Amino acid sequence: MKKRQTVTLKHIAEALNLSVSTVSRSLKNHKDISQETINLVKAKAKELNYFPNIFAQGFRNKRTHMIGVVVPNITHYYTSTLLEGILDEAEKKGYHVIIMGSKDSYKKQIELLDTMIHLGVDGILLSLTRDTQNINQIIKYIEQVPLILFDKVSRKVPCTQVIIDEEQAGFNAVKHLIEIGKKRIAIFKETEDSFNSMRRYEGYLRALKTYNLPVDESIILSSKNIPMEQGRILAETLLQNPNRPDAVFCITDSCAVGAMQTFKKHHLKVPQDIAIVGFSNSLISQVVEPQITTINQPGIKVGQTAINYLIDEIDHPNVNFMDYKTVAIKTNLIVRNSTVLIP
Amino acid sequence: MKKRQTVTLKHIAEALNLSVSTVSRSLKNHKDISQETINLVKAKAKELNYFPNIFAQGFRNKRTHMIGVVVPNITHYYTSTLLEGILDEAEKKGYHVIIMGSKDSYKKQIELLDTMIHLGVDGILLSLTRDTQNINQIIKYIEQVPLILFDKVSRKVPCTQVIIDEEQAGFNAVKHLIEIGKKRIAIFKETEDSFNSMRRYEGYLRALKTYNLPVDESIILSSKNIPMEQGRILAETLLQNPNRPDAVFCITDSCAVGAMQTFKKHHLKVPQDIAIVGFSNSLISQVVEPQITTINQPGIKVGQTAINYLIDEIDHPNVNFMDYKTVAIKTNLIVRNSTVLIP
DNA sequence: TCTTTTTCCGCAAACGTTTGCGGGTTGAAT
DNA sequence: ATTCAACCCGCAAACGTTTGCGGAAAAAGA
Repeated sequence: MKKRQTVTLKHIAEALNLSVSTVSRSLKNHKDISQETINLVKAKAKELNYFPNIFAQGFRNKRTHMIGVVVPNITHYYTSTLLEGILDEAEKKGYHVIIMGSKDSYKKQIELLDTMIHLGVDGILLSLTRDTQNINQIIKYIEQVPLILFDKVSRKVPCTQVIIDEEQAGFNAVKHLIEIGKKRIAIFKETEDSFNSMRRYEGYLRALKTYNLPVDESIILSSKNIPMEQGRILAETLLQNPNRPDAVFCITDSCAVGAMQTFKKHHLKVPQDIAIVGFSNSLISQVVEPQITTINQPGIKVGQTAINYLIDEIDHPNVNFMDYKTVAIKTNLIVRNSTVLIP
Repeated sequence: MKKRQTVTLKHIAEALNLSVSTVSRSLKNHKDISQETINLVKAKAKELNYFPNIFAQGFRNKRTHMIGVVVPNITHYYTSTLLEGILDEAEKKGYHVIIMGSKDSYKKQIELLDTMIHLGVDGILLSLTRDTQNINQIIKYIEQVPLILFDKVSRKVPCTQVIIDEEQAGFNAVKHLIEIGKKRIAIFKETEDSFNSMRRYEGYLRALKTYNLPVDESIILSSKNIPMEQGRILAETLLQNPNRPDAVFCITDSCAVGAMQTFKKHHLKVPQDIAIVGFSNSLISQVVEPQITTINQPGIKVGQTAINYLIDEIDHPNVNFMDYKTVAIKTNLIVRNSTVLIP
C-alpha cells in the first residue's frame, strides 16, 4: 500500500504562482477573483486531479456533508427499499450516508444517535424503535441537529415526518374487500404501541363506518408483533369464532401468509370462503398460492422524500421549531388471487 | 436548532490548569504523564462529556475510522444480512461504515470507489459488479488503501477475499439429491461471467463424478441471470427433454420457485416426480408449497469475517502485497419437502 | 496631475488535535 | 554539594481549508 495521493490547494497555488487563498476562492467562484484566474485555477485543479480534503473542510466549516440514518432493522425488505431511496438521492445531492441499526432497542438507539452527533453528521434520518417511550430524549437531539422521522414515527415528536398514508391504505384494503361482496371482515393487527398498525386500523374502522358495516370486537385480533407464525395462531383463534368472517385484513404480508396456510389446512377456500389482504407487497406475497392481494408501499419514494426534506432543513437552518409537517406518501392496492379469482 | 455542544481539549485544559498537550496525552495514556494527572483529566473529560472532534483527528492523523462498503445491490435479502454482519462488527471495533450501491454498473462502481478514497476511508469492502472485466482498475485501488473482496469476488484480483464455500455447497446439494435416490440431475445456472454460479457448478460436477453419474449437457441449462421468471422458462425447456430428469439443482431460490410453479402446472409431483434444491434459504423458500430444500448461507458471518480481515489489514499496513488469502465460510443444507416428504 | 473608486489578490489567523523537543523539578547517586 | 537520571509537563508547529482585512494596481473621475 502506497501513501495515497494528496494534492492540496498549496500545490495548485505553487504551480500557478498564486496564493492559497486565491486558489480557494477561485474554486468557489468568489466575486473578488477575475474570471481569467478562475479559469486558470480550475484547469490546473482538474489537471492535478485535485479533490478537497473532506476532513479539513469539515473541520474548518461545520458542514460534513454526511447524513446519519438510524433504523430498527436493516434486513427487513421494506427497510432496504427505503435505504435505496435514501442512498440514491443523497448521492445525487452530494451527501454521504452513514447507516446504523438499532436492533429495535431503545437504549441502543440513543447510543447511535449520540454517535451520530459526535461524528458530526449534518442531519439525521430516524426510524423509531417500537419501544420508544421517552420522547424527551429524542427531542434533545432535535435541538442539536436537523432530524426528521420516517417510516416508524411518533406524532408526539415535534419534527417533520415522512410516512406512507397508512390510514388511507387500510381504508382502501377494506374497501376492496367490501366491494367484492364481503360482509364480515376481520383484522389481524399489532398492539397499540405500533404507530403504523394503529393507523391502518383506523383506516379499517373508517371503511366499516363508511359502508355501514358493524364493528365486531370479537374479530379484531391483536398481538405484540406479527410474524408468520403469529398469523397462523390468530387464524386458529379466528376459526373458533362461531360466526366465521368471510375476509381478513392482515397488517403484514407475513401474517397474511401464515393465516392463509392455516385456512388451507382447515380446507377453507381462498378467496371464496375467506378472502385475505396483506400489506407491503413483499416478495412472499407473490410466490404463495394463491398470490396475495396487498398494499404496495413505495419505499424508495419515502426514502427520497425523507432525505430531501432533511437536506432542505440543513440548507435553511432558520426554520422555526414549530414549522414542521407530516408528509404522507400514497400507496396503491395490488389485487391478486387471494381476493378475486383471476384466470 | 442551537449550535451543538463542542467541548474541546482546551476546555479541559483550562478547567484543570493544564496544557492542551498534557490533556491530549493523558487521554491516550501516554507514559510521560503521571497516573494522577491521567485520572484527573479523564474524570474531567467525562464530567464535561468530552468527545474528540473526529474531523480534527482525521485531519491530523490520517485515520478516519471509517470503512467504505460498495455492493451491487442493497435491496437483495442476502446482501442485507451481509451488511448486518458488517455493521455490527464495525461498531464493536469502533469503526463507522459508509455504504454505497453500484447498481451493478461497472462505471458506477469505479465512481464510488473514487468517492470512498476521497472521503478518506481507512479501508474498503467491495462486492464486485457482474460486469467487472477490467481488473487493473481495481488493482489501482488496492495500492492506495486496504481493500478486500467479499461475496461477489474474482480470483484475478490479488487481495484477501471472503466468500461462502460455493463449491462445497453445490456438492452437498447434489450429493443430497443422489442420496435420496435421484439418478438424473439437472442444473439451472448462470452463464460464465458469474463467479458464484461457476463455483456451484463445479460442485455439481464433482458430485456427479464422485458418485459415478454421467454428465449430460442437455440438462445443464444456463441463462444470463436467474430471476423467478427465468426459472419458469428453463423448466419449460427442461420438460421438452425426451428423457426427463428426476431432480434439478437451482442456483437460486427464486429460480427454484419459478421452476416448481411450472412443474406443478404440468401436474408433476414434487418431490416424487422431480425434486428441487434451491440456494440461499431466502424467505420465499419457506413459504411456497412444498417448502424448498436449500443451502443456507450465513451472510452475517461472511460480513463479520470480511470486516475483521479488513480491520486487521488496516492495523498492520506492513503486510506484503502477496500475503492475501481466500476465506471460505461453510454453508449448510436445509432439507425440506421439495426433496423429501416430511409428514 | 492628483485623488477616488474599483478590481484583484495576498497575509495571517483560526478550527481541534497530535507530537517532537526542550525545560523544569524531583530524588538518588557520586 | 554537585551531577545525573528519571519523571512530568508545556511550547509550538503542523495538518488543509476558509475568510476578514488590508493593500497594490488599474481604471475612472476631478
